[in-house]
Amino acid sequence: MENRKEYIDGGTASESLTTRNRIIEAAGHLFAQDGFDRATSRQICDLARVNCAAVNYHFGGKEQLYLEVLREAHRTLVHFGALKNFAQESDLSEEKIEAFFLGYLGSLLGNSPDSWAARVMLREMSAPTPAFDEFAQLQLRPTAKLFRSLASFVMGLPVDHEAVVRGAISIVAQFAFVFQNRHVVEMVNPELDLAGQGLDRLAHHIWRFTLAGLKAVASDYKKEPVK
Amino acid sequence: MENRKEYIDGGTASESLTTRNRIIEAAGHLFAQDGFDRATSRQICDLARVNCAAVNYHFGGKEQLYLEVLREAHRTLVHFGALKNFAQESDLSEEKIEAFFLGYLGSLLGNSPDSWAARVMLREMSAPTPAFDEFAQLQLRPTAKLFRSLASFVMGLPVDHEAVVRGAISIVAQFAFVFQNRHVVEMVNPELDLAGQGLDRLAHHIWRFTLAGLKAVASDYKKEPVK
Amino acid sequence: MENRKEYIDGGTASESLTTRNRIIEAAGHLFAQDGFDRATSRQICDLARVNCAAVNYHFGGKEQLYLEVLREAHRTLVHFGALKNFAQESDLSEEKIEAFFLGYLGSLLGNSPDSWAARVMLREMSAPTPAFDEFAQLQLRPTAKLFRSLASFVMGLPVDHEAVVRGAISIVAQFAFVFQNRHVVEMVNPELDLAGQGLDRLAHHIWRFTLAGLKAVASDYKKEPVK
Amino acid sequence: MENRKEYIDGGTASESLTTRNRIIEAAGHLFAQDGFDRATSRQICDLARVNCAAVNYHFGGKEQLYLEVLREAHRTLVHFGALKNFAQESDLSEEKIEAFFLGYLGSLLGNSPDSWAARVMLREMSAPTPAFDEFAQLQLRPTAKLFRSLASFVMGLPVDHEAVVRGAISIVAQFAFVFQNRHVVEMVNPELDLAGQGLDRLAHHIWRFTLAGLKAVASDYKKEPVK
DNA sequence: AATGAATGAGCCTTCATTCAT
DNA sequence: GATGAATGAAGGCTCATTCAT
Repeated sequence: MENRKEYIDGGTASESLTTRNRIIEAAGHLFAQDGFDRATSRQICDLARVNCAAVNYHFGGKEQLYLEVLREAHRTLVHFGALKNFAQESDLSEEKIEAFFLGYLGSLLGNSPDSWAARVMLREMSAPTPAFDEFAQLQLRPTAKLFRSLASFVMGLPVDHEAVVRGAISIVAQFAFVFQNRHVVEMVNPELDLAGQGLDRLAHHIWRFTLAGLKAVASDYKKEPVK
Repeated sequence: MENRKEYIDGGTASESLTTRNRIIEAAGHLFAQDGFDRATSRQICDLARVNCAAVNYHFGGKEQLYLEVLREAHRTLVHFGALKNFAQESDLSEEKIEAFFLGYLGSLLGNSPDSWAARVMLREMSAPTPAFDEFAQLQLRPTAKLFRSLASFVMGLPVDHEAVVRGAISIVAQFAFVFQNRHVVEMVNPELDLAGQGLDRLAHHIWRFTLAGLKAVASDYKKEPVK
Repeated sequence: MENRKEYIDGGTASESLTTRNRIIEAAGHLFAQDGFDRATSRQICDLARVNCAAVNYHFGGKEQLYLEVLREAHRTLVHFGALKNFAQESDLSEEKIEAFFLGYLGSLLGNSPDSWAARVMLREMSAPTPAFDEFAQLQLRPTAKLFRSLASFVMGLPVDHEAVVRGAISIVAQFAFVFQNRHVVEMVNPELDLAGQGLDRLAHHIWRFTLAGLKAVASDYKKEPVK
Repeated sequence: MENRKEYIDGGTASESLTTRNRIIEAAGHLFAQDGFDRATSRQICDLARVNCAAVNYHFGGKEQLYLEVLREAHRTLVHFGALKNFAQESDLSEEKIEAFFLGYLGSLLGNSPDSWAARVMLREMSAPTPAFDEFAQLQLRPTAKLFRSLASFVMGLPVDHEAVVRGAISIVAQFAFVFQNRHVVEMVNPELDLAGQGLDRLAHHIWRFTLAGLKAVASDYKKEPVK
């Protein structure tokens, strides 16, 4: 319609990535905001300034588009999250863990203007659509592995130890909870100030709480390795 | 609308329920399974063996039925959960807390055949529908209050202390995480055996982890009461 | 519900005419206002403060209720209209005709607070429902007969003369038009002031216009009785 | 929405019409026959041999379709009625008026197979739907204006004279009455033969009646111009 | 005589998808 | 490669009516 050509990213060129990407961007925004069911194909296409048949032409259907959005969200979160930098660290320390907690919490709660990636993920995790299985392979296992190795380091136990598995859950839980239920958390605890300085304090709290907790649990297994 | 005759059917059960109640039961089941959008009025009425106009007759529409389901879920959770019994305890102890944790986790993950109450709640919390606000007043605040007083007891700090607020979040987070993401947790950590004996072990872990964590955090504030 | 017993009209007593009549009254009001299709049974019963099954109990259905309303409207219009008084006159004169025109127009356009009778009639005439045929026998023929005899008097021709038939139509037309299209007439000709003194002037106009018209037509048939 | 391609199908007719037009045609037919409420979307689409979603696609809903039907009816009536030709006449005469009356009555009562335009209009006039206001601006005022100028010519009084306003009403009334209540008129006066030669005779009658009536009224105002 | 509960038919609309271009 | 037109399936809801009391 208008003369709007965006930059052909990289050098792949020639295929009209533009339309395809515009659709993904619009879909991500709306899926994050309204969920898979409530976001309609037409809304998405209107927002993307594309004909409403395009979603079928390019993706083969609404469901496949959703899957593509999930993949894109995964890429965004992995490439730009604190997770990646930390995963490449070779030698851990309690200080580094504290820094990571701060960065991680920030990336989860940070107010990036259009970070639909995170919001789409959270919807998928607690209310799985049929696309869930593929997504799980992609996103969840790597994250779980990282937190297990973190717990393993603090506890001084092997990564596949049952106590480490539970420890990892206790860690993830604290981040996931505020991430998934941010709306509720802020409503019930307005003094927390997650949007401002409260974020740092909460990260520090989680760090202190977690380290002490992990060590206490670990000590039980070292005295008398029950299982 | 609220005060209808309603025979308490001693043990005959399952068929002699009021139409109204049969609808709520069916709706709870399907809303929990498929979400508000995917669960159709007709499915609900078919399952309840009721004419499809009944939902409008008794509730005035799908949305109001949903709200009633939410209220019913609240009642179920409050009346029969471990929460209530615990809230009435007057003198706490670490042993009682452990027992409570076990009971609470059990009530959240317990495999009661049709415990749609919990599943409906979780959907509402992470993907709020317009009915959210009323629900928040009803369900969330009392729960939050209980966990705060628990943290306050362990930490030896006043309930409105900022550290206690964060401590309560760390506790709730661990329960909420496995509750909200049970599907994911079991998929990534199959060795956990949440359906069997792993449940007790996880409750014990959370208890040990939490107590140590809370005390560690509290000690910082007692040495040098930063705030 | 409350203790509302209305006067048992006349002396028939004992049968609960009250309920039945309340329904007819409410139905008349709503049928006049919204038409047969848009006025719902429940609206009617709500307005009559009666259970919604009563309309079927007393009348056997919405359609039969409508017919009853039509009959009631007929009775009202015949008994209390200027029509009746005039029909009983034995000797006509131009002055009496003018008086009748004034009275008739007044009864059609008069702002009686709840004169749903007339409004129901007009709806039926220009948009007949299946109940039309019975209504026609009841209401239309007597009215037509009266206007024919009036035209016959002015024209000096027999009542079944073809010219008289057409003359009667020209008379009725002028009353029916402002009656049926009052809304439109007032919108297009606001200077007419039908609600106030304009009514008398219009009646006088119709009288003058009609008499001259009838006489002119009649003269043609007297000079050369074409048919 | 308005400027669509639209082959003027020379004489092929009836099948090669646009979907949009087929819908309007079918809707006009059914709205005329059954009214807005009784005519269902599905009936319309079945008659138009179109999918039942098309009415929403093309018009946005049943109500907007109705409005479009009203507009189309207006166009039909204005373009092809005797009204238009007459309105363009510059010099009037009694003979021309008689010819016009004949043509006008014919266009109102003429038995063109699918002249739903007129029937839709009459329904709207005596039982206005919410679409009435727009319709009034479009259709009514021009017609009223024409009849006023006609009355003005015969009476020899200015168009905005109060007597002329009433005179115009008397004229319109006679056409509108037989038009709006054709069913009733034919039932009560079967000898009229509106479908055959009676039509010409009625037109002649109206002409004779009207001219005499107008002149008589006018003479009153010329002798003593009361107002 | 009269009612509250429940029903079944049908209506308007929405939505993802497909087809011809 | 991309689109406007059109479709079919289904969804929520309304309404007159019936049934048991």
